[in-house]
Amino acid sequence: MGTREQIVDAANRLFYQQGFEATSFAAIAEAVGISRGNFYYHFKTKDEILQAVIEARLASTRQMLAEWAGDSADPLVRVRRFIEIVITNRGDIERYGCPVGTLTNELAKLDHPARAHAVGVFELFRAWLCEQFEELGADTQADDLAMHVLAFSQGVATLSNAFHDSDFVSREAYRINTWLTERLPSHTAADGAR
Amino acid sequence: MGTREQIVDAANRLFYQQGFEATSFAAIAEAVGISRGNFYYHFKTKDEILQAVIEARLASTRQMLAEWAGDSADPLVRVRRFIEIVITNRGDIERYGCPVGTLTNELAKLDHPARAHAVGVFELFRAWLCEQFEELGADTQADDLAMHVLAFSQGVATLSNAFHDSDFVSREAYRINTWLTERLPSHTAADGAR
DNA sequence: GTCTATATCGGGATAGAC
DNA sequence: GTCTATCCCGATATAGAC
Repeated sequence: MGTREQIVDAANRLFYQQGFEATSFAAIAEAVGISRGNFYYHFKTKDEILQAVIEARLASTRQMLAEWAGDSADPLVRVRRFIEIVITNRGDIERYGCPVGTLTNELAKLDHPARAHAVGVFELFRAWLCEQFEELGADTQADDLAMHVLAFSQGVATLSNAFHDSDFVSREAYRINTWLTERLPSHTAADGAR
Repeated sequence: MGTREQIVDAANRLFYQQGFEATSFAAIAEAVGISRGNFYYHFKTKDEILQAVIEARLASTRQMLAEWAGDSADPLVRVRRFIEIVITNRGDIERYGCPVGTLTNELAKLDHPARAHAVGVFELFRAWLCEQFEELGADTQADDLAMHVLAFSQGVATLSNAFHDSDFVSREAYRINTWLTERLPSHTAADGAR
């Protein structure tokens, strides 16, 4: 892996764990194992590296969503796959929150020009979920349902981060899986919440 | 209003709008109209003023919840009063997010000792909502329902902040009000979602 | 209680040698 | 491409006059 990629990788992680503003160039350089001076050969400003981090997140999200689409032919299973994230990543979420929601909010408070770019990750999830609901036959309200599932993930992430309560996460995941089943009665009970 | 109170008031607002770390002493001093030097007569460190801000938020939250409790004898109406916040404060939420969720997450990322103190505001809402659900007869799962309503508020706040979509907020508020009615069928349809 | 002046530190950013 | 050395600025924090 080239130095530039290592920098983006370390910055990605540190921006998530410490926040964008709280992460210094020195911390990133140290994490990669290069000098601060070398840093500036790859990135001129802090905004440049933020942009690179956001692009990396957009790319990895696109890839993940494409993989999920390939994992199952059933859109309902795919939506459940999304819901699963809050369980799979509960450790990181308890410590740092959702990487998407926390970054977009920080950039909103900073009135940072890259805010809209960061919201793009949300837009990928939203559009992907919307497609799943459209395939499930919820044509007019597909986007509404997509936003509801997204809201679930953000509510769970914020409270899980505040209260450090894994059981709460499980209960909410179970609840929305049930909601999903009731909402789409065209599917059999075998697809129900687990 | 004394100088100290003015400082806490300005810091409270700026911490919300810009974030804790991004807010400098100079900005607070300027907002109040005093010099930076005078500032240190009232607060020795930034952590001291953070503590004062959190205490102010705890106090104002307690007062607000007490007022809500006095507004109606029906616990269901009181819960709906909580849900209304996301509508009433939608302008600020779109710009800055939820003051409670965004601060607790920022302090989590900073690994700041005051994090637990800030979570106290969430605990006030949680306990208050829990009481309402207990009065509604949901004894064993009252806290679960309280957390679900809290999660609603955080999910809506984060996405409203990202997408700047007021209609989404209204739809989600309507949705959880409906959920509330269906969840507690002991009440008449006249209490239903509006 | 409030001010000006100043110390000290860490951050982003640059210059230039290797 | 990577390094050391350095500049500049803004931030926290202190000292001391009024």
